Amino acid sequence: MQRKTLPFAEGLPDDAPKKRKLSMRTSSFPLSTVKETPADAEIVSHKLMLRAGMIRKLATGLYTWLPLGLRVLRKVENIIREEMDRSGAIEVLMPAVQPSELWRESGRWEMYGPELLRLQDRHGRDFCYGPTHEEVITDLARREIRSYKQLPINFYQIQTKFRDEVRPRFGVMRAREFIMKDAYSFHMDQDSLSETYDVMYATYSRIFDRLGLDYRAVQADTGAIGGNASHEFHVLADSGEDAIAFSSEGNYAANVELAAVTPLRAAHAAPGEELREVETPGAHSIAEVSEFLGVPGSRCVKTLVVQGENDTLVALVLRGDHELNRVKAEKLDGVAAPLELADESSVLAACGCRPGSIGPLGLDIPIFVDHAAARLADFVCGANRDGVHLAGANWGRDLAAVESVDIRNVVDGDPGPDGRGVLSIVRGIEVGHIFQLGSKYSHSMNATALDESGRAVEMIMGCYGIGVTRIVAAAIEQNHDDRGIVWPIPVAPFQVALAPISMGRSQRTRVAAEALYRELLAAGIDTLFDDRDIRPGVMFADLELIGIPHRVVLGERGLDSGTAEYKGRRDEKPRDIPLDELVPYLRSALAAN
RNA sequence: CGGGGUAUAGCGCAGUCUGGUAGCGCACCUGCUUUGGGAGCAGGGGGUCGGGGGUUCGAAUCCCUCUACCCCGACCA
Repeated sequence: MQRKTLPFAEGLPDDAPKKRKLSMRTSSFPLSTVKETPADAEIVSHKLMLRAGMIRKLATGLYTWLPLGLRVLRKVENIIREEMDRSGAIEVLMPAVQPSELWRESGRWEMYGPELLRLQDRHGRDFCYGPTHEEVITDLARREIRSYKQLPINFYQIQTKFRDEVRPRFGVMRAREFIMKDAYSFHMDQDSLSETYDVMYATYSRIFDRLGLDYRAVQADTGAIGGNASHEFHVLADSGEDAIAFSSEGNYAANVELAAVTPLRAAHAAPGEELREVETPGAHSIAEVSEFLGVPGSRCVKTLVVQGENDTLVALVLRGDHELNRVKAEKLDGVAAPLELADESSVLAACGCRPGSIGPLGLDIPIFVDHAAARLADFVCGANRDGVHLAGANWGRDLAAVESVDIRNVVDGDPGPDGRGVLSIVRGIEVGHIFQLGSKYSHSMNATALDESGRAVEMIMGCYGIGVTRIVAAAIEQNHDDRGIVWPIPVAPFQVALAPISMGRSQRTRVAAEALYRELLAAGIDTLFDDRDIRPGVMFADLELIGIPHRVVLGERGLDSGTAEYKGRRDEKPRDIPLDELVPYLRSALAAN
């Protein structure tokens, strides 16, 4: 058996021990690729990350990053770190494990729920594994910052978080343990916060530009963390879990959770039909009712009964083809948050029928009607008797006319804000989120600084997150083909793959490949030298699967004419490049990005 | 937490209905041949069939129980 040794310090000049060694030989760098797709992977990025040997699952929502995956992760981190530093933010590193006292102070020990992983130490004291770090950073700030002269300041860290997700899935896309870049800024006043918020908006845009991703910034709900202004950054991909609404006019873009429906001004049409009862045995959903009666869903009305405050019930009325928007519904007076559908028995008690036949006519509970449902004439709705619906129903004539509200999700073709343009809906992966927190945490945790008159004032905060590990998956969702990953150059694990043909047989090829590898090392080009003695087909398939952007093939064939063969990962065909022009050629290809 | 499903070699699977002492492909190891798009032949290693209990002369297979994982549904970077 051939004895192997570790390639100690190969490619590193002795006088530059601090420079990170980047290039590698496959004989010492485990590729761990697999041909068959693991059975439990659903989306492309998860499948490819497993097949390419970037990650391995340890348990639900927990992944080991293999050497290849880690290289990508580090490149993403470095770009984020460079741009955060450039923005004036200051890096810190806070503990992953946090004492419960701080969370009790902010009130979130009770509020956060089961997503917070709680631990006890040997003395029985409560801790959690941090899902986020507002409490810790606010505690740090109230200890370290005393004067307005120290403000504004923006602290950030790149660190492992844990959220005990209800349903982790899609590999690293929604894992329980993940790496996040989180930043928290502190200010004396709102103007200063707004200024930093704008800087972070610009910084995030630079980061996602540099990562080579197709993304959009969208207006977002402020959610559980609370606060004022908020934008999410989404990588556009059909597999995304979020829906984003865009206007064809202007720059409007918002998460569908938040996107407001612009009500039409026109009044509803005059009644044309008589109100009548129709038997609808077995038809419960709008799809079933509309099919059974031959009436489109857009001429039906659905009535959802949800929990109100203090054990009451509230009815929400929507057009049949529309979806309820949770965020909007929870903001209605009398509706309980979090939104919860009423169970069957309480519906039966309140409406006299089971879900599936509820209608607004004659209901004895508070009713909210969506704008679109309120505009219908001669519509179909439940009759509040099992198996019976009403047709030809009209507001004003059959039911009291109501003030309508916005409680539905916007859909493709809805008017844009201010009635200008038309909305379209695309899918996105949320990779970044910026918030203006205001004084939520500085108030509950009493974080103050002295102003110019020596008075203690609560600091105002902003917070800014990026899902670092998620970006790796999102980049793959957006950049792949049927052969594997197609990395954007800035995050590719290696820039260039050097693939000699049958080096084990051809001494000439071996000598040329070793020489070229040294040349690439010297040129500082991040190269994977595939020195395994394997068949070319296997080698090419591996290199394409792991997505190296540039490939250089050396073989007897080309050496006869003094050329190497170059092929970009997206190119149809290879081209021959004279050996002595290769490094400059690669340099310009890398610069062109 | 509710509903559905799976657990057999490192990976992907068959075998379970109808009990008879475990197999296929890939990967791995050895040898020979091959060598510009996932090679061929020959040989080889590797599994307490998720755990526990039961039925039986005999259990991967039947019964009970536990556990883990996957998929579908309820404000997440």
